[in-house]
Amino acid sequence: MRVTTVHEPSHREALWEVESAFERGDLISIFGRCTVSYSGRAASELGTGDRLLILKPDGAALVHTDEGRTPVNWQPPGSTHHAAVRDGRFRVRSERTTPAETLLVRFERVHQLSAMSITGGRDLSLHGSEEDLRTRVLERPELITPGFEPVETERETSAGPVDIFGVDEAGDPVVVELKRRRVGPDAVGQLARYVEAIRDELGGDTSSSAASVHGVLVAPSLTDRAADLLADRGFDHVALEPTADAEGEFQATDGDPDESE
Amino acid sequence: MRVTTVHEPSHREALWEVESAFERGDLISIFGRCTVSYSGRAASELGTGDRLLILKPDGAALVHTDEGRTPVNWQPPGSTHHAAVRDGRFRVRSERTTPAETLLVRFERVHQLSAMSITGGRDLSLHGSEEDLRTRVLERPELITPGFEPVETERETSAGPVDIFGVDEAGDPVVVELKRRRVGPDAVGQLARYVEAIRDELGGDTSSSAASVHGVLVAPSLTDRAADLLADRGFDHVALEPTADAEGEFQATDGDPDESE
DNA sequence: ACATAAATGTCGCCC
DNA sequence: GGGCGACGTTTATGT
Repeated sequence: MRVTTVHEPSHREALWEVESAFERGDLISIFGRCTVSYSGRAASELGTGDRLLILKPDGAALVHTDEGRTPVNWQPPGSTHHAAVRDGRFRVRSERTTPAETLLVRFERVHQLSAMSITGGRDLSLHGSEEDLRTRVLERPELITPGFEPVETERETSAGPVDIFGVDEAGDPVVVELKRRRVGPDAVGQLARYVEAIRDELGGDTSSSAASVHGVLVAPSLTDRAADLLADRGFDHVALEPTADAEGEFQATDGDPDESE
Repeated sequence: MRVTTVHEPSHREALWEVESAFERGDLISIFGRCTVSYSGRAASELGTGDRLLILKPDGAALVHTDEGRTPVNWQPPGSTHHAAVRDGRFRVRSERTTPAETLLVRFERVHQLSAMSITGGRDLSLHGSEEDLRTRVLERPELITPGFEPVETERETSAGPVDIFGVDEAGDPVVVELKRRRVGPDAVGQLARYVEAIRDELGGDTSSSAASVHGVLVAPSLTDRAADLLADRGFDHVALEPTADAEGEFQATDGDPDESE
């Protein structure tokens, strides 16, 4: 671990520090007065103001203002950063290809520049995702419908992969779409596409076998419109949270985020 | 503008600096060795490692590692930050409600802590969005179909709002869905939902009037599967970029991101 | 590289 | 505050 910081550096000093940091593979943080130009999938301009620019060794670049979770401008990992002094300004340019995109940050003044060596410690363990919901359903298939038997996960169709494909008590095909959170009309549309594809695949022109394909949307809850659309299509909703304890919400073990500060 | 920075502060010093910065409404940057716990819509744990924590005066919190555009953990704007020293560690807790979420960052060591006053300079001008595409279509409706006449934008249906609703040469209703970039099956599903809703609305049970409702997907390009689905539904594709110059790609004016560094 | 869908998505708009 | 869809979405995964 190492931190190098300079305050109000000249542009030349800033350039030297940044290039050294590039070579070391450091994460760089630059706070200063700048303009930002972006051109690529879209194009944008940002007038003069104080911002925080973060340059990561993996090629990511983030321009943050004092507001928002989302950077006002950015470049994804895999980009290449270059720094230069030109027209009396300290510049950082970040470029990538496929798609061709360029981010240009022009500092008229650098208030602070820091370079830090960070590596590793990226292994996040996350719970409550759609995968947890799938696991839950596969462990207790009867939650979907009595006698439900999963046959395949991520089953390919002409309209995309079905989360869980199986058969019910009567032997009818069942298409299950999983969502970790409350859903709107889009999720019903997604399920409809899959059911349609399976019907085409199995039924051909036999309408009876087409009708036998069931659609089930598994989600904690639905919006009104989603419920209407689901009913129109003749599909079912099964109310399930990704984790069993999602309603419990009581834990006070030491080391927990819920303990007092 | 003002920057306050401390290196390797004691936990007490860090606490004092952070609380002062909270009061001033500064943006705070903390680089140190920490663990991170998150609990809310999902839950996560992150073991010990060096990370960069950014606390914004609007309540946003970002935990960044050396990789990725996306923070490894975060809290959206509107959260409230608290700092404390406890169990020999400097802690920052960020909480919010609806949904109830907590982020807890526990530093065993703070390498550097900076507080900066940033305000304003957030007015980004962006070009090439879906709105530009809509403007383009409304200015030249014949791009959709000969004689196409827009009637309403954001027209409400039971399945959601239609981007552009209009009539063609023959007086048939036309549902137009706009996408600023290459699209997949989901966009076809979206268009299908809208067309279905309009057909229900206008046609009722008269199949002839239902069939007269046309669906048009406006996008630069389609994936194969999207094209298949579109053909199945009998909808049309109109190839359009959000901006007319999107294919030109030649500009070398000074001040442009495309100029040399 | 492209396609497909999840995400603690976030963000903005409108009800 | 919830519903709805866009986003320079990003990210992961499969082909």
